Amino acid sequence: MKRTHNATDISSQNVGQEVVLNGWVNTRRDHGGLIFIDLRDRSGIIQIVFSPDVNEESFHLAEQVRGEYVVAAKGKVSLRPEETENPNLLTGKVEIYVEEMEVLNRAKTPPFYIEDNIDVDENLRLKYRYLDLRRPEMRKNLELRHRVVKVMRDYLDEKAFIEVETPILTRSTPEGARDYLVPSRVHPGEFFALPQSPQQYKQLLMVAGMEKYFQIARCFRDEDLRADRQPEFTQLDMEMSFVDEEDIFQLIEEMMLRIFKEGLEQDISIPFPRISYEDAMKKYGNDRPDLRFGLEIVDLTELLRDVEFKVFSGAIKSGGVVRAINARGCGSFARREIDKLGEMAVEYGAKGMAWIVVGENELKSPIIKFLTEEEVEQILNALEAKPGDLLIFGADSAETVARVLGNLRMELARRLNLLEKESLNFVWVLGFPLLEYDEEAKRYVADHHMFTSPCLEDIELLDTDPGGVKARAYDLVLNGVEVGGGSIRIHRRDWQEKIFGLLGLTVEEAQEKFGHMLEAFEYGAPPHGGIAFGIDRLLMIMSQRQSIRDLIAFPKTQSASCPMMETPSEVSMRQLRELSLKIRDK
RNA sequence: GGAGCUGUGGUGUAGCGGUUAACAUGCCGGCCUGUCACGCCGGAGAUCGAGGGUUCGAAUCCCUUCAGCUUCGCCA
Repeated sequence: MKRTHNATDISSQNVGQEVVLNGWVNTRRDHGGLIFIDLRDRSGIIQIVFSPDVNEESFHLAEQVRGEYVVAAKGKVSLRPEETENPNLLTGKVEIYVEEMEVLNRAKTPPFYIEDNIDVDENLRLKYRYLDLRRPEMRKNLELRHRVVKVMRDYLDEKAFIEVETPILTRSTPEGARDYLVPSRVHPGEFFALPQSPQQYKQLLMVAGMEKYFQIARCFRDEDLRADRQPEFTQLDMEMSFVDEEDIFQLIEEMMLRIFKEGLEQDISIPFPRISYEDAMKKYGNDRPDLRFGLEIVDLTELLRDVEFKVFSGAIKSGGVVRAINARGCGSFARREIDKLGEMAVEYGAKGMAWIVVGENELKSPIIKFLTEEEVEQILNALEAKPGDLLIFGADSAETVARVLGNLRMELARRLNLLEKESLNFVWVLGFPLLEYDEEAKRYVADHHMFTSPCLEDIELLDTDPGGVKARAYDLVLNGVEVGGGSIRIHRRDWQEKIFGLLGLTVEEAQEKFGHMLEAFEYGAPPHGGIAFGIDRLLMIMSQRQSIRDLIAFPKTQSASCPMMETPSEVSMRQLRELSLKIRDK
């Protein structure tokens, strides 16, 4: 019995028609003389009815059927009797009286309910992922993913982009994340690396004259996992020749508009606001600011430069800063809650956390006794403090204060319920530093990656103050999540060599590891730039999920394993021998 | 590598030094012709993640370990 309709294709339009449905038994309600089954297929649910008056044989078969049995059912579509319509079902006005049923396969009782909003150990869901994915919300996530990726392809196709696949077996490169390695059988002792991103290939495609490239690219990074980080994830990777930042912003904003319109039927407003890296760090303590709420960080360094209180003035004298957040309305926090915030501050690297509770007529604080009345007054003014507010201070290096207050700001937002899931707040972050000084390695490392072009006006600084050079890099941030990032690249050999030098690569090392890039730049490399989007993360926000695992059909657990396939796994001695590998004793 | 939370019938929880290990749901059997989380009656189902220790006695306290989740480091 082959299906003629999907469950939700059927409506009152089909009354009287004979149809065949294929699907799974969602639930069964046996009334003795009458049996109802909610039949589920990919489209949704419809009620089918078994009565001995209609067909004795299928009625008795329905008595045997259990949840998740796979069945085919043939019967006539009827309007439901009055008062028995179910407004919760798309097909709630109709039902099908089954004249013939076939059990296509039986099923064991599943280890968890096949329904939305279940509260089950995630390990179990992952072990039986094929059952987990039967749940409507998971199916919808994968459907959304399909739609969004299709919009991306359609949109970029319209814009004359060419989709090109690049190798999965590629070369290990220094810097960046830890590589996943694949041993070469043909070349004993040598390894491929799985790509962390198709960065070099896409630039070489620009040299090849593709002009506009994109790829739905799988990327691999062997680092510890998080709710929004998997060892393999998918990027929309793009690169264009003869463009500047504005071309890219415009292209992407229009694409996002389409993605949200066609993916969620939601209108977003473009262009997106922009913020400098510097402002983001100062006001939000973070290079991916969540602008869905205020609680901005206020700099008090100048104000407090000469105060007696050593925690403040001392931090400033040794080159640091003092900044504060006015947690509006948090003056009612119990001492314990404030102390908890202080503990968090310490976890994030602070030495402590000063605070002031602003009351109606008085201030409560362990620190005001170290400040003059006038200084306190100035602080309150700077923070626009009102009775009922809680003021939180950070005094340390600019970097530490930003990290501490940035994280406390997020924590306060969670406590005050300011993180509205439905609201969408895009922002471009611009003006990242090109290089960062790595204290441990005693050298500069690329903040974005080593092919990022410096801002032209900073070129001179490369020789005198490399740390002060800005990059032509940009991130797209959505609700505090970095969903995309890219840059205008270097396309000249001499500049690229200069950056390699600053990163501590010798001429020989640069030649050995990136000779192909340097050489390619000598054959008429066009100016180019691009961007890449974390598709999993974008979808996570679109579907209002807490983890990208819910948007990936078969994700890994936090320990980078798969309970269903039981990966990774050991391999045979023979395989190891072929690869010239030996497992070292632990 | 560090920190936190969790682990008890299939599932979700309760129990926190002496219980016949409780409840809900699911499962199995019976009854039921308008349910849609159907209802009613009955039943089965747990060596309390694993190992060790303390104790007359451990699901409960301690140590170790495993797994999951969150997070710091890490993630150009």
